[in-house]
Amino acid sequence: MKEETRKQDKFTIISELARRRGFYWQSYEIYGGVSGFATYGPLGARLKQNIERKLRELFVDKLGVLEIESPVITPEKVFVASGHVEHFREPMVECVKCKKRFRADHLLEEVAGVSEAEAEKMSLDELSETLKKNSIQCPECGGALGEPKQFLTMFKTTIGPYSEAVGYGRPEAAQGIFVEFRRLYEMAREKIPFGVLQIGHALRNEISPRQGLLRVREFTIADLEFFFDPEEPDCHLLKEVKDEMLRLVLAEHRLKGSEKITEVSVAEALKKGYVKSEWHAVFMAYAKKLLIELGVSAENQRFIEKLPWERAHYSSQSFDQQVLVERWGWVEVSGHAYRGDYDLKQHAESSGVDMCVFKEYEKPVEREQLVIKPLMANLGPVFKNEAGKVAELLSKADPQEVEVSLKKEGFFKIGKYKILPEHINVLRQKTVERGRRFIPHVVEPSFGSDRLLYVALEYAYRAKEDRALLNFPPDIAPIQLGVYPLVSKDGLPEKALALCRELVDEGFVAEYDEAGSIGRRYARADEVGIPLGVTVDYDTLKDGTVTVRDRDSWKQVRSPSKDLPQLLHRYFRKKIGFDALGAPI
RNA sequence: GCGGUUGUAGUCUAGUUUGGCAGGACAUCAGCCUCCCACGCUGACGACCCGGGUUCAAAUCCCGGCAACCGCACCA
Repeated sequence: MKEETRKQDKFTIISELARRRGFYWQSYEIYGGVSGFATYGPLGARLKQNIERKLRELFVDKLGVLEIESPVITPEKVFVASGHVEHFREPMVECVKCKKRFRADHLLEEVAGVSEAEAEKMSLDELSETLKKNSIQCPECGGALGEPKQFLTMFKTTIGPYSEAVGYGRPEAAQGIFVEFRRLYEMAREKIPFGVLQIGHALRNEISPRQGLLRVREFTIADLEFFFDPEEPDCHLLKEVKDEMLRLVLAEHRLKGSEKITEVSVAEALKKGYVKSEWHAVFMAYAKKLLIELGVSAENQRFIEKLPWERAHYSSQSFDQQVLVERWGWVEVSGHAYRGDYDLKQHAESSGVDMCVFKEYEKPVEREQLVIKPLMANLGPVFKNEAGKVAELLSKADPQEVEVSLKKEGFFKIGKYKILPEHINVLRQKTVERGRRFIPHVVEPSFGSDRLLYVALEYAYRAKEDRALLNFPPDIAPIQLGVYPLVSKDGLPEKALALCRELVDEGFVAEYDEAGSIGRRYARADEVGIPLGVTVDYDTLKDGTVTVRDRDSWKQVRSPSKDLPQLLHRYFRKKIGFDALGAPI
C-alpha cells in the first residue's frame, strides 16, 4: 500500500478519531507508551460496555446462560492440567551472527523435511539435536544457530512471597469456568445442557503486537462454555436460526489453497456435515446476528474453518468468525471451538475431582447383572492369608468369564489361584439404572470485546460532506442524546439544560452543549455518533415543542418535549423508527 | 526481535539540509455574534518522545532508550 493511501485508510482515521475524542489510545503515553496495551476513554469505555451488554442480553437474558467472574491470576496447576503450559509456547532459535530469530520447529519442517506433527511433539533437547544432526544454519546469513529456547506467551508471576508458587495471567477466561464446573453445575440445578459466560481480562504476551486494538497483550475476552450431553446433541434453539445463512470457508477448500466461500443455511451446514455439532452451528448463527447488530453486514463476515495444525490443542473443530476490515483484510472477532470433553477430563484427572454429571433416564432401566460374591468363609481356610488378595482379584474379574469357566472347566483360574464353585456365589442380580454418568461436551464461542469495538467503529465510520460521522446502531451509541439551545440567549439555554436533566433523570445518556453555532454542535455530536439531537428553540417557549434531529439523515421532526421520554424509550428499544418521533418539518 | 523510515500543542503541520526568540491551521475554552448543519470577530490555553553527549548555544548534530509506520519473523 502506498504511503498516501495508508495515511487516509480507515485504521488511521479511526485511530486518530479515537484518540482525539476519547474512545481509546495507547497506554502509558507519558512514559513513551508501551505497545500492546490500550486505555479506553470515556466514550470507548461506554461503547465497550454497550457491546458487552449486547452479549449479555443475547446469552444471559435470552438463553439463560450463567455469568461468572473469576480471577485473572491462576495457579500453575490449572494451566498444566489444561495443557497451556505445554502448548502456549513457541520454540525459538537465535542466529549467533545476525541475531535473527526463527521458530525452531518451522526450520526443521522447511529445511530438514520433518513433518509438522513430528516437529510439534519434539522437546527442546530433541529439537536441538535434530537441528545439529541436519547441520541447519541460519537461513538468512548462514551463521550458526544458538540453543533453542521456549518463548512462553503467558505472563508468568508468583503468588505470595514464595517464588515456587508460580502463577500465570490467564490467556483465556474459559479455564475459570472449567475449574468451577462442579459448583456451576449445581447452580444450573444439575440440569444439562447449560452454559456459563465470563467476560473479563485475559493476558497474552504477544511477541510483537502492532495492530492497535486488534492485537493487545491485555484484552477483554467473552468466553461462553456451553455444556451438553454428547449423546443428546440436539439443540432446541436450532429451529430459531435454521434458515440463517452462514458464509463458510471450509478446511477442505483451504487445503487446496482456495478461500472459496460456501454459503449455506445453518440447517444445511449441519446436514452436509460442514459443522459437526448443532450447538456449534447455532452459536455461529447467533454470532453472525450479533455482528449485524453491531453494524457489520452479512457479506462482510465469514467463518473460516481452522486447519488441524492451526487449531488449539483442545479443539477438534474450530471456526473463526472474521470481519473484513480495510487495512488488514479478514480479522478474527470470535472463535467457535468444539472442545469436546478435553478440559473437564484434564481437570478431573489432575485434581481427582469427579467432573461427571448424572442424567436421569426418563424411565429407569432394569438390568439383570451377573455378580460374583466371594464366600469368605470358604475362601479363608483354603487361601489363608492370601484370601483377601484373591477376593480383590475376583472383584475385578469379568463375571461372564468366571461363570463360563466354572461351567466348562469346573474351576476358574485367576492369577496363580484356582477358584472352585464352592468358593463363590454367582448371582443374577437385578439392578435398576436410573441414569447415566458422563463428562459433558463443550462448545465454546469466544469473542474479543476489543475487536468487536474496533469493527463497530470502523463500520460506523462515514465521511459526510467533508466531516466524520459515526453511525452507531442507536443501542450501542455511547451517548444517546445531545440537547441544545438553538442560540445561547433569551432563556433557551436554561430551558434546554432543564430538558437535558429531565432526560437524564429518565435514564437516558444525554449531553448538553451550548458552545458555538448549532451547526458546529451537530457536527461535534455526529463525530462521536450521538444518534439524536434535541434542540430547544423559540417555538419551545411558545408551545413546548422541540426539534429532534437524526444523525444519519439530518432529517428533523417536531415533538412536544413532554412526550419525549416515552417516545425515546421506544426508539432506543427499536420499537419505533425516527419518523415516528414527531411531526415532519 | 531484526532492518529501513519517522517522532514538534488535542489533531494536522512549518522549521532540521546550513545549530541562534518554535510559527501556522483546525479543535478546545472565555466573550461577542447567531432562528437549524464546522459562518464571522476578539482573546486565552497549549508542543520540540525520553535520557545522555558535543557546543557559548540543540527541535536541529552524535549516542542510548521508548514508540509508531513499512518489510521480515511471529500470532497456542
